[in-house]
Amino acid sequence: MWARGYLPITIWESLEGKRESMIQCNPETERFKEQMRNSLQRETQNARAINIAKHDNIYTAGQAVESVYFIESGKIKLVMLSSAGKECMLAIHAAGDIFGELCLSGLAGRRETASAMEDTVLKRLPCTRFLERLARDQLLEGFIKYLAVRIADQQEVIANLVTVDSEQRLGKTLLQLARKLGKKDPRSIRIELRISHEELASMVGTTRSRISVFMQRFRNLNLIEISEEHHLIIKETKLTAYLASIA
Amino acid sequence: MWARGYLPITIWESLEGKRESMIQCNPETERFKEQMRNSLQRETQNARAINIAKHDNIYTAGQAVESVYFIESGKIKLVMLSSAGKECMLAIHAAGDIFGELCLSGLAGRRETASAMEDTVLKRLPCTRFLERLARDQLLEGFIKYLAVRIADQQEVIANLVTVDSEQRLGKTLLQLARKLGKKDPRSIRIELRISHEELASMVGTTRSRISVFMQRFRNLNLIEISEEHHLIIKETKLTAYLASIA
DNA sequence: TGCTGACTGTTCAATATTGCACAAGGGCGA
DNA sequence: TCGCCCTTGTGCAATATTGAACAGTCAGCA
Repeated sequence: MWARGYLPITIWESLEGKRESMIQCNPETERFKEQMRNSLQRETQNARAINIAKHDNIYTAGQAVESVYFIESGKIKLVMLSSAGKECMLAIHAAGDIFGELCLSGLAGRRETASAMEDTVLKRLPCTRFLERLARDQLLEGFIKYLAVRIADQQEVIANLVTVDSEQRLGKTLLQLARKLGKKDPRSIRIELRISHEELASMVGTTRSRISVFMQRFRNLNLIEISEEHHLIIKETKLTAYLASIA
Repeated sequence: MWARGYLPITIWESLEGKRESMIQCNPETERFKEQMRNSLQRETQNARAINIAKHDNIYTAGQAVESVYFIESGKIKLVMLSSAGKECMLAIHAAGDIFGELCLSGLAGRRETASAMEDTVLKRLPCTRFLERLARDQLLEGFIKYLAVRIADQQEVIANLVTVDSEQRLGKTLLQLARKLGKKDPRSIRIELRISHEELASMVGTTRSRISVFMQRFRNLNLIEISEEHHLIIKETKLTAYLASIA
């Protein structure tokens, strides 16, 4: 497909960083994501990069839908608001991910708000061009597989919200985040991005005070740790074992 | 694409029934689903139909994954089990729907169990053949759109589980079910399929006793009704207005 | 036709969760 | 550097949810 040399070196750096940081994932999906990254980089290499400052929004719920975004560097969170104003954090995306792909659904407007958790560099791509590019590069089937994995993951999240208690859900959420965002650490997996208890609460579906108590408990049980740099260390095997034991 | 006369009359009847029963839906998605139905019927017209008796399983969690199923008639529910044995009902599928499509994800085994809520007739299609057929009929992009809608819907379910209380969730679930399964009724929308409170509880994420109380409340407020044939009548506008009022 | 098992409506005590409150602590910008 | 604001840890009373019980209904089946 595309030789490595074709891509701007800055991009390759971030992708290398991304690959190194992947702890555990469906290898087939990872392969597709890499192909997709290459394909999109080809498509957007002449496009202007978009710089988003920490805390700024990329789009908000209700806005008209037109584009898919590709993250060159930074972290983006997707948040949905209930009519009463309560927040639900759906996902955190990092360098090499795409988001906003639900514009492909043909639905009228964005349902969620995307905002930057740190300074972020994006490329934007109208969704028709996105699809054309995938089609040209023979990636439609790979993209279908990618979406199917997304649906399976969401199904699991739904089942967890319905069937298990909040301590268990917090544990599983931490494991997910570790696998998605974490880097290898001598102590297990390290998450450098700071995620507040409030944000965790809005992913797990409970209150901040409750998250605070559980995190404290996990820390006492030595399932997680806060490094001096304030990075969150998740001890994957221990935490997994603990969750199984209280199930 | 395919002229109407090509398809076996029995299938056309069920599809007509299906179309008549669609109360509200994304028209584009419906168009794609119809194209997909035609395409799959062509692919499976020589395949043996599979008869499933009420309450029997089509597949169970953990089984190896190979096929997509297409429903010719009947109703199928997808249920996920927690490690503690608690159930979560993910979806109910009816004539003209496909399910089991997560085998496209390439993941190892089924995550959920599919079982028949009434006697059901299915066609089975290995997932590679399914994809080949979609590709041949130029439906890959349509299928991507279909999956994107699914993801958007699941996102909404997740956000509801996280941000709103169980009465509200029950109301929204009833509306969803009505739109998916309901038929027009002078009183609004009629659901003929009997869904137990236990099943509703496992969709909404609460207990049976609670569902019972809320259903009673909805009935007293005249937002729903049970016909003499024991069909559930959902008064869409009234229920929607009520949910907005307690939000 | 009558039995039987599954479903519904309802109650209630035990338990879990929420939504405050307040006191530190730490990071970031002026 | 200082101060402010966001974040965290913790406690607690008010509230919501669970889970089990039990009686009454209903549908399907022998």
